[in-house]
Amino acid sequence: MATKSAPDSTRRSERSRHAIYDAALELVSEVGYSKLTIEAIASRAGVGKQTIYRWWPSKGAVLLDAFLDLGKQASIEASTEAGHELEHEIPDSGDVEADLKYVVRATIDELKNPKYDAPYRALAAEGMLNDDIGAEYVEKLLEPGLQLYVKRLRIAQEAGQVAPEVEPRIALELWTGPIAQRWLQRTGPLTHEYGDKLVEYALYGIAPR
Amino acid sequence: MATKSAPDSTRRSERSRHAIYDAALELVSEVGYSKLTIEAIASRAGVGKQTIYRWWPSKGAVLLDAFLDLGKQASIEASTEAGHELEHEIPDSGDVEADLKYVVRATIDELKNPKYDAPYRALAAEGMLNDDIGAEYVEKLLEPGLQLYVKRLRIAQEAGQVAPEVEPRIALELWTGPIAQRWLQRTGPLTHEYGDKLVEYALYGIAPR
Amino acid sequence: MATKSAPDSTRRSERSRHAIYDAALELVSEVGYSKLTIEAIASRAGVGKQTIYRWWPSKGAVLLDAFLDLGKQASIEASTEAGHELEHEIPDSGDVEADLKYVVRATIDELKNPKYDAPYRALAAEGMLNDDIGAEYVEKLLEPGLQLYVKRLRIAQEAGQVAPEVEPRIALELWTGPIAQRWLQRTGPLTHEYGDKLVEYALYGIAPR
Amino acid sequence: MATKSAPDSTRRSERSRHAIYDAALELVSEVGYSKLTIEAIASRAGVGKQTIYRWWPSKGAVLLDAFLDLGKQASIEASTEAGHELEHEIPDSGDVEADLKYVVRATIDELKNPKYDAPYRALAAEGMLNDDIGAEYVEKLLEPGLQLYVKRLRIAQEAGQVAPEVEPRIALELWTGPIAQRWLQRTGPLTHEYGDKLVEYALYGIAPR
DNA sequence: CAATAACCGAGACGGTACGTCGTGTCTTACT
DNA sequence: AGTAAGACACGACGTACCGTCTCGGTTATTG
Repeated sequence: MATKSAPDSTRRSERSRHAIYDAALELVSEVGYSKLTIEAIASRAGVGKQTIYRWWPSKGAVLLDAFLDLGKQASIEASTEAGHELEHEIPDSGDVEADLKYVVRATIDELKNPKYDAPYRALAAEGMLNDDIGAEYVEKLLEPGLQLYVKRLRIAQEAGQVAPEVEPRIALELWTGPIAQRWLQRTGPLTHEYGDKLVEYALYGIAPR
Repeated sequence: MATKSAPDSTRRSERSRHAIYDAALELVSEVGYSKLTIEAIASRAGVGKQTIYRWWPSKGAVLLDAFLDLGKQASIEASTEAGHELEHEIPDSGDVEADLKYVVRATIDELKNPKYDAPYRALAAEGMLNDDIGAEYVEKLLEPGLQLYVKRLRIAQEAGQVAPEVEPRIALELWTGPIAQRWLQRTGPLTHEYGDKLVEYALYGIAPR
Repeated sequence: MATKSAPDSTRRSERSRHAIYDAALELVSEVGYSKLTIEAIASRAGVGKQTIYRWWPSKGAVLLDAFLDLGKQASIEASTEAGHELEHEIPDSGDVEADLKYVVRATIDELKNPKYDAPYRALAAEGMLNDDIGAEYVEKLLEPGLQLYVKRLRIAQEAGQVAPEVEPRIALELWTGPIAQRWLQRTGPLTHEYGDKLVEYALYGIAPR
Repeated sequence: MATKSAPDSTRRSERSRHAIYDAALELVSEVGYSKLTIEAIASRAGVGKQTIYRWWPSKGAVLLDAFLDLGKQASIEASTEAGHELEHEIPDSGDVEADLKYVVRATIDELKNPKYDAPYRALAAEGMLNDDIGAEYVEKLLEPGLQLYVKRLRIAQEAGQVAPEVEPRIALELWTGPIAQRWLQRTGPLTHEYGDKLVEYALYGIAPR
């Protein structure tokens, strides 16, 4: 006995869906996440409130989907245009240090892109208080990026550039953790030099060799 | 031209202040930060709403002060009771690795203490979206703890256990960043073993020696 | 440029409207007009505050409509039940004095009816301080009743029972004014005998004949 | 056992008292009675709130005293300056009609004086809802004026200009009632001509002679 | 090829909380 | 002891959104 029949997604309006994504992303940048409201999204998107409530349980879920869609959009553009490897593969030049520094610098640039900053930060914050959002945030947004490091570190281990007993999934946090903290909590400047140093310290340790 | 004259803090009711702190901390644990309301705090504290609005601009600011007060309370108890003054000094046994692991384990335990978890996590999340809260959060809560590591690392450098060219304020993030990320974003289990590994990787690097 | 588009009155809830009227009339009798609050009306009516603010600008306006509705209700009952339609016609027995006395006595009785007294008095008082309420009060409640006297006095003039040069709209105030004052300002007892005397004085003057 | 000892009026500050009167009268004209607040009076008068609460139970009581004081002031000026009879005596020229018309016209002028209108109207309205204010309003403000008519009508009765069986206290309401109603409820224009007609109708009746 | 069901825009509804204002009481420091 | 000042507990204000609920008006199958 289905008390609340699920909506029929085949009849869903793609037009409305994208208008909602656009409105959500615009508004979160304009007014901030805490002043973002479902009513404002609906109004800006020219959509009834019910159309939002029918498909998403909360403003966080809307924003998460909007941001995921944004990423999909970007990666379509990237793959048709040019060097599509970013986000899909970490380069393998044979020099781990150089490759890691390259990706870390690219990540830092992206985090500072004002187009992504507001919604991404909002999702990170929301994810800390709301387990549902948090789990999806980690699974869909964070972990895929981290797994690229795992892959690259495994290659480095095979090449003898990283010690075999090291656990890649932990090792990568030596730089992703600090970057995330500086970005989210603003505990210090987030620069390329900072990224480089993290990679160096992580690779060679802070104890004298 | 002062349009809104500041209240006279000499006539402030300490009774009300502490009732507000208690109520805020209780409620954030009970219902969560996003369902925490000024009205509920006022009601639980047996206080008028205006008394809250007179002294704080937002629920985040109340909670921050409440948590700060909680810390002050705890450190008074600690210093009068025993002499181990955690939070005030990192032990110096001569063995950096052991000392760091000790403090990291203690930090992990504290983060998992349900008494601190809810408010602390809420403040971290709020601080990401609200610059005022964020700045005070970092300055009053985060940075003092991090500076203890700076101090200890400087001693280690003098003792030749940490390379002289390493910048302590960055080095400490090799473990505090990952811990913060695992705690806040739940990207993985936060255990003593994990902490130990971070310290080891950070000290000796992940590249083979 | 309509900044605040008017609500769509076709979708208005009649259920809520009448619950609000009932609550307002009950409460004004129970606690008095100055302690009457929109919140209490909403709560008693089982209605959101916004539903009141959507349709009325103030508690006075609510009460005015409630009272107007009460009158409409009463006159529907009256016209379906008996045929004496008080409020719609002053009897014409051929004897002005008797007819006026009859209506004046009925008016006095009605003013003392506890069901009407509290709201009616409140509206009169509010109307004195608030021009919007005052104008509608006079137009919808007061003037229609007074016009019945105008009509009856014109008939009396044609019958030669009232001097032709007399202005009926002023003449009627000779008794309605005093009654209103005794009722509202409690300057003296409001009895049938008092009403009779007013009619007599007004008709024949206080100078000796 | 006196739980709330009455304040010692011998030590009362006359300075404050008059500042409060002035503030109350100014404010009621500026913002209207319903937006008149004790706090605003205290602030404008440069007085502590407690000083008002110590001596008066409500804003209505303050305004009533303020208005009574205003009248006392005016009558002192009048008596020292010029024809001090207004308010203290109705002229007796031997011609009742002329004398009544004179006083009625003066009353109408006074009611339209913007200095008196706002507070007087406010007191009338408040008096309808609040019995304490109402009783004092009638006793101190209204009735003394009406008694002057009683006095003058008695003289007229002795002179044979008013029928002996007429009750003066009721007769005077034939014109004071209508004037009060037109003034308070704005049911029509309040002019000298209107006042004259009321007096004529009252004296000679509206029935043909 | 109607009819009939789902989504859709719109927005009224019962609620909750907001942040502000005023109440009447109380306390403090001054005169 | 009265006073200016103003913090306090309290209650109501009028507003903003919440999430649910109709209400017509398009689609888009399906009997």
